[in-house]
Amino acid sequence: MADVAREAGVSIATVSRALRGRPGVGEETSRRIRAVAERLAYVVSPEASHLSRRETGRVAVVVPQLAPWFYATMVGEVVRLLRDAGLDTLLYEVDGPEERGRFVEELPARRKVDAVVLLALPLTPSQRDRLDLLGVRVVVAGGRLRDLPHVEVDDLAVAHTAVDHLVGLGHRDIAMVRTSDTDETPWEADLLRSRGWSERLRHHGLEPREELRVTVEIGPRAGVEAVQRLLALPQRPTAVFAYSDELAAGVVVGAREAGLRVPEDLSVIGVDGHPIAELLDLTTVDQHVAEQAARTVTTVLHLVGRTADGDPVDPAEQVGHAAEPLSVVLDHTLVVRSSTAPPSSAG
Amino acid sequence: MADVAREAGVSIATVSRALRGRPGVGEETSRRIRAVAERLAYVVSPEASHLSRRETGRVAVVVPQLAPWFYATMVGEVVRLLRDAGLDTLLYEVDGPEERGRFVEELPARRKVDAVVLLALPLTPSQRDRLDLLGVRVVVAGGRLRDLPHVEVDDLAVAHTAVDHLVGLGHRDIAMVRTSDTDETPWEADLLRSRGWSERLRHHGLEPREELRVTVEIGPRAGVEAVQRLLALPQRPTAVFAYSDELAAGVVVGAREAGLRVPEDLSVIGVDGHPIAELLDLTTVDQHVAEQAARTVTTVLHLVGRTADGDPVDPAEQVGHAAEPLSVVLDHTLVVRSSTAPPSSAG
DNA sequence: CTGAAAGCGCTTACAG
DNA sequence: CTGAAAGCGCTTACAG
Repeated sequence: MADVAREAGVSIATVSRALRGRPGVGEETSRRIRAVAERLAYVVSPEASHLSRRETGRVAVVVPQLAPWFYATMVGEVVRLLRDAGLDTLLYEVDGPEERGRFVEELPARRKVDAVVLLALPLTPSQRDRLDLLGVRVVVAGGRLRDLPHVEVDDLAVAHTAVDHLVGLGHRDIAMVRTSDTDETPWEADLLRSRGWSERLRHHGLEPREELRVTVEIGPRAGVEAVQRLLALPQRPTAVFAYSDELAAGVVVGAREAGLRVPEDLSVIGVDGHPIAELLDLTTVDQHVAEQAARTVTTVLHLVGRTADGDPVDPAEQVGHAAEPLSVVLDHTLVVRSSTAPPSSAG
Repeated sequence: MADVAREAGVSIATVSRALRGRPGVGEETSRRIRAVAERLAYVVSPEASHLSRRETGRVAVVVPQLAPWFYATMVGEVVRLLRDAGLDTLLYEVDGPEERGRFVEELPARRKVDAVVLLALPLTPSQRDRLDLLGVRVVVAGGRLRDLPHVEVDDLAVAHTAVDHLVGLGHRDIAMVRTSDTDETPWEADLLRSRGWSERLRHHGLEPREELRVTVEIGPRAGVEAVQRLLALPQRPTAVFAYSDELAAGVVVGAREAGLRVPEDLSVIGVDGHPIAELLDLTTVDQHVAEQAARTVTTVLHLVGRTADGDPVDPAEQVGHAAEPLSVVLDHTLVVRSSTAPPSSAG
């Protein structure tokens, strides 16, 4: 910056103002400064700028995993929208209970960001409390945590929608295939969808049979394994509600490997709106991931006082906004395709 | 830091040394300082530290998209390994030609990182040249760019492996299903696998028929569309080599929708080692993504002079290392499953 | 409209 | 082993 100032024949204070677009710099002076900066291919040092301004221009996004479709899609969207607002994204992947423990212990994001987004991150109660040490705004997406601002779908209602669809088709023996992390940390979405399954069956006067609720470890063949277990039961289900589309896909493949037809012999419904559901023509409950990402970013921008274009919000105005609810529960949509139909025995 | 210094009764210089573990601080003094820092829940400001040390402790990872399996898996691994080495990851998603143009124009990562990793990023020649303005080390993964250090598989050889497998089974009418970005930017992996297909067919004395090379736009049903086009041909192929496992999965689904059996009526082979290949029992060429990620991180650490544990490398030693080749071409592996078999007409 | 100066929170030769 | 001081590269009241 000193170089630019010298070349332009002004002080570094003026260069700083001109480059930041602050008022109080002559039209002509400003133009000259910009021209010099351009010619020298100069860009302001973010480190120094942040040190002075006491903000980082960064937000941390923390995910348990990145490869599963939900996370990859959410993160991709969030990163893009934050960038549009002029914010950089620091990504942390904390897989498994030990790494999560280490993360909240060390808090590597501390003092490095203006806000952090926790994406469907299972935390134990004691881990949740350490979050306060972050010293920055926290937004929870894909779940809720304490009283922190959150963006989510209502997983109980998601399960109700799926069960209603199957019951409406005439199914009475409806299984639930759920997944689980290996540890004991409560995985919110899974717990709620599972609870929604049993709740809603009872609501329809059906008793949820425990042997119809199978839990499998995540993996490419998880759904296949689940359906194998279900088909070994004396009283087989005629329909399956799977925690996710990936699991539902496995259930379909497993059913076909066992010689069953879908949907004639077994109806299958998943959750997500995953491309694999479109490929295999699976009925699903779409949870509108792109919109969840958009609302998450909106909340973040609100908390750090920026607009979607990256402009700072007028502090006076900001106070008014603060009254708005920061947490939001988004809608989901039933997408009926060819993997669900009335049970053949119901005709 | 001033607070800690006051509490511990020393200067901030000593606090800095103690906390960074630099030599020249008394055992006892150091212990006391650490205890105070702990009690005050103090952590060094990375901004200030970096400003002083002239390094950021960050690396940028740039991807065209995040949702596709290859990218999500690579990024997840890279982020984790960088974190183990004490480095943070700044993620940029630059989808489509305009965003890529904007990215190299604005270079948002400039002065924010110690190195940048370009992940299979298609760039035009003029865009490549602007990379020099980044002013930091660049590592290319999943492809190569100019003379920059790179980590990749040999996509020509990948195609050869796939074609050899099909020819070895007795196939002579072998189709290639490739994908494409919408713009004209050369997509290295696609071009090479496509070229490898025709090259290798000729090598086996077979003429690559252009109508057997179909290009589809990426999407969940891309493979389905491709196979529909192929089946409309007067002389149908007996085998398909698909650019990726996701595409191969679509081809299998499309073939079955058309009433064909896989592999009896159509053999299908993909590339990646994607979980969907395991789910559908597809033959594939595994490109060992986790290893590509590991080698990429190794290269980055080498360039920024760190060990995998995050320790700085002794500068003297580092010079010696610099002689090592920074670019590496990794092996791939043919994984034979049930989607490929001899053509039924070949019996 | 513009500049001199203090300050952001560290690190590291340089002296003791 | 420890401290005073300069410096990292900016930003922003405070004066003109």
